[in-house]
Amino acid sequence: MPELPEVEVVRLGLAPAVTGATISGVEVFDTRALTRHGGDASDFEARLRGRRMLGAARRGKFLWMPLAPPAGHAAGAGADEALVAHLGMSGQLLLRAPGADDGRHLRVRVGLEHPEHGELRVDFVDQRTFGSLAIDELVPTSDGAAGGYGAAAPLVPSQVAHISRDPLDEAFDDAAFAARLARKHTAIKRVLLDQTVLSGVGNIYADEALWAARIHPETAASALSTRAVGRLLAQVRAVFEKALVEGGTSFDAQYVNVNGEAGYFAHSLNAYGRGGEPCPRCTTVITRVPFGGRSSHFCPRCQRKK
DNA sequence: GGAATAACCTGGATGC
DNA sequence: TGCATCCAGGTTATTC
Repeated sequence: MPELPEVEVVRLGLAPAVTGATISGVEVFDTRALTRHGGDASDFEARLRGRRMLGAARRGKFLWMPLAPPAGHAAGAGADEALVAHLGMSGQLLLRAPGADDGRHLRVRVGLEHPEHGELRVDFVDQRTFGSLAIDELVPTSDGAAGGYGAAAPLVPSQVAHISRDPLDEAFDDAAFAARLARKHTAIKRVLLDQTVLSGVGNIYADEALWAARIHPETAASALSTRAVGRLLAQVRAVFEKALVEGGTSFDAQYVNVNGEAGYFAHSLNAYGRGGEPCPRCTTVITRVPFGGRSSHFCPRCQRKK
């Protein structure tokens, strides 16, 4: 499932291929992939064709490619729009050669002409159709810092503006995060999944970070000490960084990088998906409990509820 | 305004 | 073998 590390792996793969590339063609095969786009498929195709991509940026699980203004606009003007992508649960952005097989679940195809790499294809493939692409205007960031990872300008797509920065972002404010936690009386896991508080964390990394920080997922956020909040943030960052090194977490081929390769972090999971197995730290059986229509995995001994 | 829940969606796994 | 049901989960709209 694409969470921050998986999206960052995709961004790192896309950046060299899309930066400086001109969009030569767009084909929408399934309009459900445009649920976040303000117009219809023909609008999407017409507004993209001929535009030049200026890079690849990310905040949390959102990815965007800033677009140079269309021909006819003032030369040298900066990007004011971006192609925004969210992978949802099963979305993939795949770099393919022009004649490559489409495979299954191809929703949108974007043809590129790159000055160095020549003709390329970016395919948006999505089995469960929770992911989407959209063209969105760029708006100034509220704190004046760069929009996100890989973004040079203090701009962010309007539909991403309400998302908090992620903990790997240099502009992430630890003190502000702790202050927000102190005002939240709901379960800490629910807060970790709230992208307006902290972005990039999904069910897998929430369970892993809480296990590493020895915090019970149902502990009220406001009940955490300053020390515990610091420990949790450190573990979120550590888990993200380790997953990045290992190429992300792949389950049943739902996540692959731009070249279609799976990540290896699933082998390093300590709690998520290990219900009924011994805790790697104390050998107590990992518990799996329903959590808001999903599952939480934790060690009842290492992560005691206070 | 904060918190909780339902809905969206597809395909693999499981049970009968 | 075939069918029905369950499960996975990110985001958003709705409800309380």
